[in-house]
Amino acid sequence: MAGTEHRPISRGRVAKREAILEAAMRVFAQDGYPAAGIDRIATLAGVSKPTVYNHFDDKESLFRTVMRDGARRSATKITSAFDTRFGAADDPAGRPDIAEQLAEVAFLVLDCQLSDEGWTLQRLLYAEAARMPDLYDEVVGLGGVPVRNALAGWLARLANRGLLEIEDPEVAASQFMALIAGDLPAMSALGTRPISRSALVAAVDGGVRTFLRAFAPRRRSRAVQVRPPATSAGPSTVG
Amino acid sequence: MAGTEHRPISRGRVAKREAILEAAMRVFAQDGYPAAGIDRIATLAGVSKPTVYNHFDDKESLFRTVMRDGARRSATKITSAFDTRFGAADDPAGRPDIAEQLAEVAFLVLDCQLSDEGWTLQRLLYAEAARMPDLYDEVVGLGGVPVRNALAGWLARLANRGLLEIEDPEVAASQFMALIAGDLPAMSALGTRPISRSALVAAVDGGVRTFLRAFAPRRRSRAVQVRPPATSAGPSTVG
DNA sequence: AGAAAACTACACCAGAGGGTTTAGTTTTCG
DNA sequence: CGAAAACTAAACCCTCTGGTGTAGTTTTCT
Repeated sequence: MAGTEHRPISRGRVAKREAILEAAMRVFAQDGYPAAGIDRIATLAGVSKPTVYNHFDDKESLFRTVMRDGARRSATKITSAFDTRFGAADDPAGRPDIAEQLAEVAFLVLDCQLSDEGWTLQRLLYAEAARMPDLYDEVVGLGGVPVRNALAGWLARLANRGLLEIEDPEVAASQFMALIAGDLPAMSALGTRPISRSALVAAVDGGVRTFLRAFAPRRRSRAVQVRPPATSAGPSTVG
Repeated sequence: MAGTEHRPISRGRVAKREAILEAAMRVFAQDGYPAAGIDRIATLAGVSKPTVYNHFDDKESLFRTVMRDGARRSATKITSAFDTRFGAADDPAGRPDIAEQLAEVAFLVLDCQLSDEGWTLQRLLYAEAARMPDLYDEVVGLGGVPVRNALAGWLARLANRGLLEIEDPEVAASQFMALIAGDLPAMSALGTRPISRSALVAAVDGGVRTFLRAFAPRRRSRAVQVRPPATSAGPSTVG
């Protein structure tokens, strides 16, 4: 019925496929899955409608591919950035301040999660989760799980160095993400309106502060000051 | 253009209106706003299609009413339960254990937020937020804000009694809700599959524990043990 | 009782959207 | 070059759906 590649030989025209996928992402983002029209997708992609059906079995297959690709792209984007900055070779003890590192990680995660594509994926996933439960599982497995695992591993290393007091790194990772996200979804109206950089900084600051109050070693807790890393360019929803 | 009551005199037939709204909620929940059909809503409500249009201007007006009513109902349900249990007349210092109180509040909030109606509202809101930003604001103002305010007020009272160390009750309330919700949305696939009661208890337990580690007074922190209150009947997604 | 309002069943319209077909053109590759 | 594959434009089919009109029936209020 539906293999990932239903055309046995797909030579040459990869560019069209990419164009279709990108246009589909945009139209789905704007109109939602049910209201999105193949005609509009085809037009936006600069392609005729039958060509769309030449690349994808049907509308749902196209949608699933868009979601899968997006989740994969988001996850690799964030995990790779995470690895180059806080990879296993990195020694957390050599860093100046834990709060600063946590804040940097927070901005790393949020810059991806709060990007246009991240929001779009979340909204579409929410909208269709009830009708496509398997797609939900797939996207979470591709997008959410790897990120949390990377974060949990890093937190565990911090804990091993005695820089944090963490019992269950998985739980701590979830809670860290929950804390730094906080009210941002509500404030940005699920990504449909821009959020000020200062609000973002405040959210991260508050989340990191609370996280440290909970997980810092019990001795003296020094004051926490957070500032956004200059390296991370803000996504378009974060002006 | 569109008043809340476009029929100047609406006598008598309130039952039909209720039936339509309830049927609409169900059909919207199942099919999503764009794919839902007025015909199906009318049939499910035991009403003819023109009657639907006699009560509501158009499909979007019906949808907005459904969302507004749902948000209001959810909010009053939770705030009233909260007030009767932890109202301003209540003296938090007279209670046995703060962890237990926090857990009780957590179950109160989650039982509402994770109910079928709560999930439905969230999914529909997510799905249409991009197309109806004003509806988003309205629903958040009706549903989310009052709950957070009630929670923040209660936390502030706890802090005044010296039972918690909280700088900003609003932030603490947000973080509390974020912590106790945690992975539950992902685990229940946004409410589309049941969640075990033990998982719910574990989530609340972890959230409350971390919250207390962050906000309990700095002196000795006694061990935290959480158990669900027997009074709160689990919603259907929480078996 | 009687009038007004609400409701019902049913037919109807117009538009849109998924998906296919046809016939002809361009690209690719051996 | 020449054939296979991919692409295009356009028309087409079919179903669904939002929304309306008509004509007759029930409810409700005075």
